[in-house]
This record gives sequence, C-alpha cells and structure tokens, in this order.
Amino acid sequence: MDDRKQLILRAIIREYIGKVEPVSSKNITGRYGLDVSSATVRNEMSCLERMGYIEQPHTSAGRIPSEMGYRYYVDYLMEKYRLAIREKQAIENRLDERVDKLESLLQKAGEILSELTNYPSIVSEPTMTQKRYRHFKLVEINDTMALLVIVLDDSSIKNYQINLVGRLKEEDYKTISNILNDRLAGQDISGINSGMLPDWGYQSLNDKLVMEDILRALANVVDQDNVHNIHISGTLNIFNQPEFKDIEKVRGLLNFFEQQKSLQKLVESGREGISYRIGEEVPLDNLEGLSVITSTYCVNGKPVGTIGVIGPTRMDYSKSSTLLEKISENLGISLIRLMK
Amino acid sequence: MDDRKQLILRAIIREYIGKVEPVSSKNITGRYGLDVSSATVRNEMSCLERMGYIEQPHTSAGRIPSEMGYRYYVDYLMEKYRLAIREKQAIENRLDERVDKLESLLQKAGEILSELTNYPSIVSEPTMTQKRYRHFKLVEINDTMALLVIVLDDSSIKNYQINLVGRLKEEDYKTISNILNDRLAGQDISGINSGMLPDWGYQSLNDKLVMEDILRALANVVDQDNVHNIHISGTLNIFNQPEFKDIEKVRGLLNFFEQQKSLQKLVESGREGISYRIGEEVPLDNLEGLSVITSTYCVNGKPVGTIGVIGPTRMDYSKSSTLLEKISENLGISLIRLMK
DNA sequence: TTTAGCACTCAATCGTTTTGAGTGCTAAAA
DNA sequence: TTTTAGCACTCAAAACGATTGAGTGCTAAA
Repeated sequence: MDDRKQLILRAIIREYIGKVEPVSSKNITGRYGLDVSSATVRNEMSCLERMGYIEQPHTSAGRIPSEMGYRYYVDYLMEKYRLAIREKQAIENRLDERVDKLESLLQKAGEILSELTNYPSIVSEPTMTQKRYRHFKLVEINDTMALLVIVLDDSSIKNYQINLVGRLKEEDYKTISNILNDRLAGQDISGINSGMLPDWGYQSLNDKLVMEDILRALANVVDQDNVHNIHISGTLNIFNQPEFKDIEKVRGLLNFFEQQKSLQKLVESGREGISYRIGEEVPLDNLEGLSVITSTYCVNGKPVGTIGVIGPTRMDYSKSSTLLEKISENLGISLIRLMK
Repeated sequence: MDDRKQLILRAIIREYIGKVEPVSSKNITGRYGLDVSSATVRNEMSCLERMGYIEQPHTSAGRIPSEMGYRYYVDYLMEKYRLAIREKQAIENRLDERVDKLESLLQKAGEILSELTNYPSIVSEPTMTQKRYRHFKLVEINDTMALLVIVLDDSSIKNYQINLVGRLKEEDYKTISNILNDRLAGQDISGINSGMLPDWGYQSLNDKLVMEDILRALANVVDQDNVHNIHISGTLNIFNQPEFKDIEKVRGLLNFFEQQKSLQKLVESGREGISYRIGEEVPLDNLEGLSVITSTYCVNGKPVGTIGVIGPTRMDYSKSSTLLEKISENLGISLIRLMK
C-alpha cells in the first residue's frame, strides 16, 4: 500500500463518515492533497477494492469503506482529533460537580459522552477489588428489628435491617458488635458469601439464629458487590444516524440495549485501554454494521471499569475515541474523589 | 342511534382493533349478529359517518372508527373481557413473590402489565401521605462521621451519613438522639423541610452546626419523599403496533417516555379509578393517535398512585382495562404487605 | 505514469396503466 | 317503508416502462 493509496483510502473514509454516501473518484480529487485527475484516482480505487479495503454497492456507484478499510484506518491512518474548548470544559465541569452517589456519576459520564459523540454510550460499574471490613455496629431499633451498620475500608457505609427472632438485651448489641469486630475487621469481604456461612459455634440456639441472620446480611454485601450493572444512555441518538432509517434495525438495537447480559459480554470482552471493535469484530451475533469503542477507566492506575460508545461502522472513530479518552480519565479522577 | 347502528359500530371497532385495516361493509355482514345485506350495512355506515362515529380514509376504502366512535364504544358498547386463567395466575404469582423494595414491586407490576397487554406501561410511585417520625438514633461511626437512623411510623427505616464538623463525645450521641426523640417523635415528617429549618436555640456554635446538619438530613427525607418517580416498562412493545411503522413516530414516543415531566403530567391528570383518555383527550400536544388508560391503586381504600397503559387509539380497551383493574388491585395488596 | 474521452451500467425517479376492493346510488323486491 | 341486487364510479396500490444521471472501466494519446 503506497502513500497515495493511503491518502485516497483516508479521503474516502473521512468523506464517507461525513456524508454517509458512496464516494466518487471526482469527489475527492483536488482535495485531501490529491492533485491528480479523477481517472488516476479511479485506477487506485479499483486497486484498493481488489485489496479489500473498499467496496462498491453497485457498478455505477462510488466506493464505501469495507470493515477491513476501517480497521486499516483506525490502525494507521487516523489523525488525532483536537478537542474543542467547549467540549473540554463541558466534560470537566460536568464531571467535577459534586455528586454523592456512584450511580449518578456513572450516569453523568455516560450522558456527556453520548451528548458529545451523538452515539449511545455504555458505562460499567467499577469493580472495586479487595474491599475489607473496617468496623461493625449493631444498632437497636425496636424489639423485632435491628440495624447492622458496616463500614468498609474505602469509608463507604452499608446497612441492613435484621429481623430479630428473639429479644436482645441492651448489652447483647455491644457483645455482638464486638464479636463481629474481633472476628472480621480487616478481613476481605469475600470471606463471607452466601455459598457457605461459617459456623462459629454458638452458646444457644437463639445466638445461632441471630448471628446467622447477620452473616447472611454480610454475604449480601459481597453478592451485591458482584453484580456489575451496566448503565446505558443516549440510546435515542441512533435515530440521528442515517443507517437507522429501518425500523427493524432500530428495534434490534434498542432491544439489545435492554439485555444486561449482552451488554455485559460487550463490556467484558474489551481490552484494557482504548479498544476498537469494528463490524464483525464486535462479539455479538444478530447485530450487524456496528462498531464499538471502549476505554477502561482507572482508579489509582488500576482499570476498574469500562466506558464506551456504540455506533454504526462508519462512526467518527477519531472524535469518539478522543472524547472517550478524556472522559474516562476524568471519570477515574472523580471516582477517587467520590470514595474519599 | 338505534340498535342496529350500535351493532355495526361495535362490529367495526372490534374488527378494526383486530386487523388494523379499514373495515368494509361486506366484511361484517353475516357476523356480529348482522343478518342483513352489505347494502343495508352501507346505508347505516354512511349514516354513522355523518354522525361522526366513523370515517373513511378515502372514497373507495372501508371505514375506521373516529375518536368519537371509540369514546362511544368505551362508554356504551364495550363488553367485559374475561381474564384467561393463565393471565390471572400470572398476575397473582408475579405480584405475590416476596419483594423487598418498593421499586422492584412497581417495576414488576409494570412489566406484567406490559407483557399481558403488549403496550408500554407507566407506574407512578405511591404518595404516602402523613408519615410520622417514630424514633431517632444517632450512631457513632468514627471521628468524622455519624449515621442518623430514622424510623418512621410505617416501620420503614431511613439512614443518612452525617459529616461531623467537630468531635463528639460518646454521651453526645445519646443526648442528640434524645433531643430528636423529644422534639420530633410523633410529628409529621413534613414539619422539617429544606425551605425553612427550625432554630432551636443552641448552647454553642458546634451544637448548632451539628444539629443543623442533622435537620438538613431530615429535610431530605421529605424532599426525597416528594419526588414521585414514574417507572415505565415495555416501551419496545410499540414496535409491535402497526401504527408505529414510521420511524419518526417511534422516535417521538420513545423520546416522550424519557421525559419524566411529561409522564408526571400524564399520570397526575388521570381521574380516580379507571380513566380512559382517547386521542385528543390525552393532555399531550405533539403526540397524536394515542390513548391512555390509567387506574389508581389503593392502600387501605385510599388511592395512592397510578398505573396505566399507553397505546394507539385503536388499542384493545376492553382487555387492557380489565387487566389494569386486576393488576392495580393486586398491586395495592402487595403494597400493604410490603410496608408491614 | 497520467489523463482526456467515451461507452457502458444501473439505481433512482417519474409517468402511465392496470387492478381490485369498496363505495354510492337507483330501481325493483319485500 | 325498508331491504337488497346490480351497476357505475372512485382511487390507492401495484405493475410496468421509459428516462435520467452519477459514476465507472477502458482505451488511446500525452
């Protein structure tokens, strides 16, 4: 692939991304640094087609990039997109606003990403590995109910209602809190899971019942922690994409967006850092003509989650990936602040 | 409007609801108890059209019901739909399953409604009026943070993290809990709202700061309580409706579904009990050809929220309203159980 | 190696014709 | 007075055919 062919391939892709119409030889001559006649371009095009980088919808039409063409573009030809000042500011402002809940932060990140790219976006909840218990406190509420307060080492507080089988005396609350603190403080939360509750040997049946209720609540912490919901925003942006004029295509994609499992698969199969998956490379049968760009976001240098955009194969890879980089970076920063 | 006209109008509507194609005179003769020739039916139809109950898309087409026609049908002609056993069971089973969270329950109600009707559904969160504080407890977490536990008279427990400005001694926690219990237990929660925090006269600046943080948390209880989110499910069902072949229509409706405000308006404007709003009667500009059936659901005989379906004007009013009645009744029952 | 020129292709557009479902009206039958 | 058979009429939708024009591939000269 010589220089001029590269120039032409890039021109075709840029043009097609913008107009979403087959690109003719005449269209790109005199631009994109191509000071040759359309006939010359046609010869090159014919060659590029034989090489598999572009294709022709029908004989008398222009060319459109093939998936292989996009891949080559992303790997070798793509120029860096310069963020507009207002884009940069929008990202920083929006992700800097004080938010109290993790969900809201992820939601916001997804929204701004969708807004700026015009594509639907997905954000996976962060996997915070290695959380430990720091402190326990069982609080009296009334005769039949207590509240278990758990502080984790990232300072987050969780609490669970415990229905009491028998009545507890005031000192019992302290005793139980102490037992929990002695046994579990500093331990990894995955130690207690619903698969197998430990047997600590109890003095009475009542002790056993109460403590097992509590342990079940602790198991809940882990279980809930392992459900990594995936948020999706800007789904209606697909209506802005000319390739989604067909109602069945829209339906298929929107339907896909409602399936947590498929989204999960999509997110989990992405590589660390920025990952481009183009057309067939997207690990989803029954959805064609789509590309996915994902980026992992990091806390303290470690990737903990994924954020990405979904668009037609002819999406604006350059702009999207730059925005994605910036947003995932800022998301990481906000996340650290949120957890402090 | 004589008997035969009613018979014919009902026949046209039933037929149109099923086939979604203009109904011809020949089509309904010999059925629906119409033992007359098509010519006779034609005469009657022509009359019904002059009266405004049906209309003709173009000269050589059959008739379709007008909005006025649907209104007449709903008010006078509609026959009661008999629930299939599997429908009844599906509703009872699904709403009987133990759920712990209010949101999940509403979600479920919406889902089953959408599933059985094939239309999108909306469910508003219940307005629980007149909640009172029952009990307070301020719990020590660490030097910089405390947890405020609030028990309401419906036994629900809420809790808020309080960031401490200064350090508190162990007895302070008890003192503050006591003050709150003395002053507020038994009071209506709307007494403390973010509009105006009470000034209780404090001994020191620190006391003041701590207590005001707490009061702000209490105000939150009310504020959060006043946000009545509206859940929507089964949105993709609109793809099953032949009137939504047009992409722009789909887009408009899906877009509408994302606007909490509009949904709120829709829910709040419904009357108590079952309410049918047909076409123009729906209080939403820029959305045409839609009908909405809503039903209030009750706790202890009092309507506390709304559940409903949204469909094309030619929706199956009979089936939908019967399902809606049944589901809203069961939702009320489950709700009472959930709060106990 | 490049390019002007020309024949060729084919989707898309436009206009015309055909088709058939369904009506309205009329005049005879009930 | 009401019902109905019969027939002319209407019009959207389908089928067909002709036209257009953007864009190509190829060839022969620059």
